[in-house]
Amino acid sequence: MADKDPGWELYRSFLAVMREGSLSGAARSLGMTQPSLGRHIRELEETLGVSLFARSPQGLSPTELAQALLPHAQAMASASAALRRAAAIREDTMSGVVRIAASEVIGVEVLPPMLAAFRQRHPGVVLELSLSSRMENLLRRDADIAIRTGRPTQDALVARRMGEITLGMYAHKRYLKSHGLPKTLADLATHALIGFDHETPYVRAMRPAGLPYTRENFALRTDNDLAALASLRAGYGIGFCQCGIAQRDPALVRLLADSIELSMDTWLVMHEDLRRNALMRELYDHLAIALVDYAETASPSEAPRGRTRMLRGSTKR
Amino acid sequence: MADKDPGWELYRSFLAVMREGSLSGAARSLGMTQPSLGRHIRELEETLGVSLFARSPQGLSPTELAQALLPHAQAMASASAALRRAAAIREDTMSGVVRIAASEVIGVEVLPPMLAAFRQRHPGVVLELSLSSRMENLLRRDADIAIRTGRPTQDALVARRMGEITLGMYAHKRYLKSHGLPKTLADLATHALIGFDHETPYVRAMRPAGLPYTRENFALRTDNDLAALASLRAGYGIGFCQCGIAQRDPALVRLLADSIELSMDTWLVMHEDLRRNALMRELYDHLAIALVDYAETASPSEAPRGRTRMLRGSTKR
DNA sequence: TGTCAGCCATGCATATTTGTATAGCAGATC
DNA sequence: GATCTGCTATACAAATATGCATGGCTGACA
Repeated sequence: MADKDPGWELYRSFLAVMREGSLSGAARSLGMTQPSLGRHIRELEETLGVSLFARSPQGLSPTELAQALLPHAQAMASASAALRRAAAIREDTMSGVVRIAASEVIGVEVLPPMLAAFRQRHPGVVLELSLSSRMENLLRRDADIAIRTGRPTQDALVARRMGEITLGMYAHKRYLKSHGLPKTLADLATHALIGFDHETPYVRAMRPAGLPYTRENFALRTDNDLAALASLRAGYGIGFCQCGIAQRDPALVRLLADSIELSMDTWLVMHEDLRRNALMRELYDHLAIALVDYAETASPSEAPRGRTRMLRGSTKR
Repeated sequence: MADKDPGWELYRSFLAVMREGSLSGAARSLGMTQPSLGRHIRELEETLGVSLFARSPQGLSPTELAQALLPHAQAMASASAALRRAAAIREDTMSGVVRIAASEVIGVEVLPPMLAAFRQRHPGVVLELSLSSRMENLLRRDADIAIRTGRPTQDALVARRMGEITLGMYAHKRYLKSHGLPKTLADLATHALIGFDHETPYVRAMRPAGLPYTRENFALRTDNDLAALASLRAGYGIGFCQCGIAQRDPALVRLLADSIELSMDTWLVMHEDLRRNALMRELYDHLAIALVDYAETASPSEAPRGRTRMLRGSTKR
């Protein structure tokens, strides 16, 4: 019933306990001791007037309410981390830490050379890569700069369009040699397709209609895009791949280019209040140039004319 | 250079000093003492390795960097407040605190009866109204439920469309009696127009083109929508008003209804993770019903047919 | 110019928080 | 079933942060 603001430290302790699952673990993680953490949690429960954990000799198990409070505590942690990054940036020497969010494929296959070039120019900079299949929460400040697919509509964001990154169906020469070349869409059903495991909203938006490209037809199911790409390269079967990536490997063959093509509307995004920051701006511009270039490489300019596009993936909704 | 995480309490102290402008003021505001605050700030500066304030006998004046860090600290505060609200909600007794963000006009003219009805049904609930002309930051959790204009495109939000709230030009009978009735668009230029002071992006998007409705023509300039509305009611001159509000006052006369009409695409929004919350859901549904009803009232159904719409205000960009 | 009201900085006694050490409890292992 | 390992809870001493009192500074005002 006490209406006082709980010390913000308590939130950090709460977060650690949620993460580690026990007071002892949280204490280790924070460099504190278990009794301190225990007192923190108890104090937090008392000031909020709620029960957050069920104590047991196996650790603390969070209540339903604690689960509901978790995202808020995480938001605080994100903001705290963002503040520290912002404080660490030295514009005069162009050094500091910048956190970039992108998809795993982009982060692994596309970004590294761009980042290397930037780092070459600015040796004082430290980059953090936050790769995840689902969109990173730029609004929550989990990252400073993000590569998103789909036009961002949030205010307070500065966004620039990188162009359309196109996806096509590919297979390794080796696979095609032993399994033959699919000539029609219907042929695909008899091939070893590589595809998703769970049908996320993202997949649903991107998936071309009218194709035999459904979960039941897959010969390899995974939600890990990198594993899918690696399997494609290993000759496991047929799957989607960003054209810009596939083109770098002469052993990968584009299939049914006339009838199958997806494209992702790709944007580079950062917070408006980072715009005045010289280091940020430089990195932003650098990435913008490089990514636009990449998107153009991956565009269907070199492909045969008159192709029908099956679906323009616009990510969401 | 110390790479340790500053205690989160320090951020709170930082925020208070930024807000109050002095250690002493911050100490008063937090119920602490000035030396403590002083130590906090010093420790924060040391762990971050930066200078945040210039000390002076008149108080502390923030450095440029401190200004840059401010939004992050505010984000932490917002998240902290949201966490406390979430913790305060008791679903069994349907009590708790819910924070609603809306425009000033909606908050003053439209919401109160809706909120009163809800409160009647759930006496345990406490509502917070956060009214501002610019959009409240729902993403930063400054509010739990928001009424926004323009389709929200952020993921992790549950949004429902309330319809189009239409705006028309109105004047008080008294004004028209002494100044006459404008019959054409051009007539407006000779009248006492009530309009904005600064041309914000919002205004820019909403402003009908081809009208003599520009800053130079205004006889009363204000960015305060409520003051504009009050002046309209007081018979100062001609201005825009939500039709749903104007209709309640028989002394307000719609002008040039055939040729002037704006509409705001209005949405009710809340966070996805509040969806499971019974109290939240109930309030959300209650507001949805009431607002849809209001938007319909304010819609041009009762107006003459064949009117041309000048602009469909879509808020941003 | 003297006085007052605001502010920050510092020294010191006190309160609070932390860590250490220990006890107790549940489950896995031999 | 004895033992070992993980966990939490409690008592007490050490470390730390806090408040109080004070001094020094600047600007406003009579």
